[in-house]
Amino acid sequence: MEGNYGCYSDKTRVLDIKPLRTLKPVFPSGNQAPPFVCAPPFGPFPSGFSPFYPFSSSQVNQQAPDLNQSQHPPQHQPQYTPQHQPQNPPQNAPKPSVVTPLKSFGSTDNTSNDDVEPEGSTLKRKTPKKRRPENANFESGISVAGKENGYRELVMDVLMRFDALRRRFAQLEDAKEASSGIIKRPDLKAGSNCMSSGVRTNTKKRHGIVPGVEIGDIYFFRFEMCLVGLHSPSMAGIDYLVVKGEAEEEPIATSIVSSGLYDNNDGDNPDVLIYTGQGGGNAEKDKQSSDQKLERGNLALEKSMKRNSAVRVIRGLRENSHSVKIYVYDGLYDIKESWVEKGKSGHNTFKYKLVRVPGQPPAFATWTAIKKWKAGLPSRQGLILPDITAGVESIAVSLVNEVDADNGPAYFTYSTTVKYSESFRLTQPSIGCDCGNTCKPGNLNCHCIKKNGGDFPYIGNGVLVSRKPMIYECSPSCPCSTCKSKVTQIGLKVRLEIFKTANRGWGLRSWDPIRAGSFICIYAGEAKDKSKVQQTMANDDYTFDTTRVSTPFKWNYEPGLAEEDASVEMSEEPDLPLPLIISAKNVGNVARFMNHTCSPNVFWQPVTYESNSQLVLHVAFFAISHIPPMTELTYDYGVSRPSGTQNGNPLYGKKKCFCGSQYCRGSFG
DNA sequence: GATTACTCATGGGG
DNA sequence: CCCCCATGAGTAAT
Repeated sequence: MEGNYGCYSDKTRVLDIKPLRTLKPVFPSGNQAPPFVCAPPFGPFPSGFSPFYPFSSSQVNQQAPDLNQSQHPPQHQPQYTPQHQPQNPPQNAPKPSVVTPLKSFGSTDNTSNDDVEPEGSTLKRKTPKKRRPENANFESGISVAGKENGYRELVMDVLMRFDALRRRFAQLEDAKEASSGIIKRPDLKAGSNCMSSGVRTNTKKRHGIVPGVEIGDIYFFRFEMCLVGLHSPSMAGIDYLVVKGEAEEEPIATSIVSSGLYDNNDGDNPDVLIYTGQGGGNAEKDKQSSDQKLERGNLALEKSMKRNSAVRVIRGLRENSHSVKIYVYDGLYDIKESWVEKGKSGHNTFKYKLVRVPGQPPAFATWTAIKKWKAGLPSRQGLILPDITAGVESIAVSLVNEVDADNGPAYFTYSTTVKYSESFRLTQPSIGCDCGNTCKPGNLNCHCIKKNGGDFPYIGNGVLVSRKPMIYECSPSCPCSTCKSKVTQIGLKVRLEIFKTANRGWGLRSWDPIRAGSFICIYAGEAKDKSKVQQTMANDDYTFDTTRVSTPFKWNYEPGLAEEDASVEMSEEPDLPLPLIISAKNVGNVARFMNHTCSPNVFWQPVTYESNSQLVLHVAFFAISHIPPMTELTYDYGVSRPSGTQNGNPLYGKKKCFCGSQYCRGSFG
């Protein structure tokens, strides 16, 4: 386990972000070992492998292709053992030491200046940095090397910071009086904020794999892909790069975004995409006013096809006309054919047939499979029970085992609620609000909003804006029937399944994508005041204990706040009025199946509201980052506080951790 | 180096 | 419910 700790401290140096608390990894990144060996980047390829780097560009730093970047596909889970951690550091470790010869790697005090380039660096941009007054108060804390070449933790950090800003802008916008005619675009605001303050990575445009971006990753805004270097145009669908050809420079496509609405799939095959070229008015919407020309993106796709140069494909999906558009990074595709077609308006349109490079972990294919499961056509493989809640939840929760013969977890009673023991008494029930049928986010007279420090805790779509020591929701007894603050009181919103993991018993994951900040579930069970309970009964497998110590992490960001000013920010860490333990051994909900990892994608947040003149205290789970379908949901269980203090030293839990994360503490519970 | 062109996402209103 | 449209950002091209 020392290895892991050593690893951790190295990471902190590599990441080069000033406040240590921002270093928290937020995603169970690809720690699974690759099930196969990587093909060489150049030269002839054995069958079954595909040329990811069919031409040599200026990117001498490009890492060898790692097809197994993704952690999502259940197919790869059998590979998942803790032993892989030490065996595979190069696969999953942050890449800067490989990508760019960073002299400062390993030194301890390289956290002070992101403008100073490490000596010996091969980076080209050596211009002494100009002062940009408008940005003077911003410091992203991301090094020059990190901005040029990303790695998993940095990519996740950039995305987390973008979304934190976006949520905050949306919250501020919600609180304003609705002025008509003004289009609110918190995504653009947050995006330019990140751009100007250097919260971005992979700025060096590249072909092929983008370090730190994994196949299957999902995005809710174009800007997100822009900030992590997956697809840089803020609107255009084709991104390209100009490279030196034999005679002259020519454009090569790097990535495309398919709008999803107008591009045709080739029948049912998720590995094929027919893509429409750009230009000529609006070809996709049949509003074309002129012929498309073989230039820019269209030319780039043509040249890429000639060179057998694969492009990244991002598929835009909309589940139904009511839901938001989601972008799924589906890996690399080869351009197999191109032709010209007359659009409905009679003008010429370029069409490209793209076929997915084989051997990549499934991403979009997972979505199409889930769609079928939902329709019930072929039922879910390994399905044991279609709904383990027996209708208690409004959305079914299936029980699945594709791993072994185990046909279910031990018996328990499914309940969506928390049952409080007699000894549990929260005094002084506070009054609710007297708003009308809805609480307006900007209304500072609302009692419930006041309790949250004046901010409405959620934005319109129910996404949590910031972590807080405590969130106060409106009560069932408040008059605001349509109030948007009762997020954790209305049950599940995503389609979950309980599945058998390879080495951690049963786990929880979702068929639906989950946006960062979305409510997932509460921890249901039998709640007790820990101070009034025998020590012995506090720590079985199905106990939530609010006094356990988790690794602190930073999820909230304020626009324009320099890192130095971060100390004025309020603490994010939970603060409860009493130590609470919830036992889900006999009675519980889906939360009892959520496993621990040291790099979680879910956090818990105390929420309280009043009900029948009593305070209800809940442990509610929210997504840290966007979570693609079929990704296991995990949170940091923390470790029990030892009787003696261990100043500064890591605390050790009672159970050995198998999460396999680079940041694994080695134990938990 | 500064300005224009290009692209079409996004969300609100009709 | 669907369609239309104003606004807008980053980057390539000029």
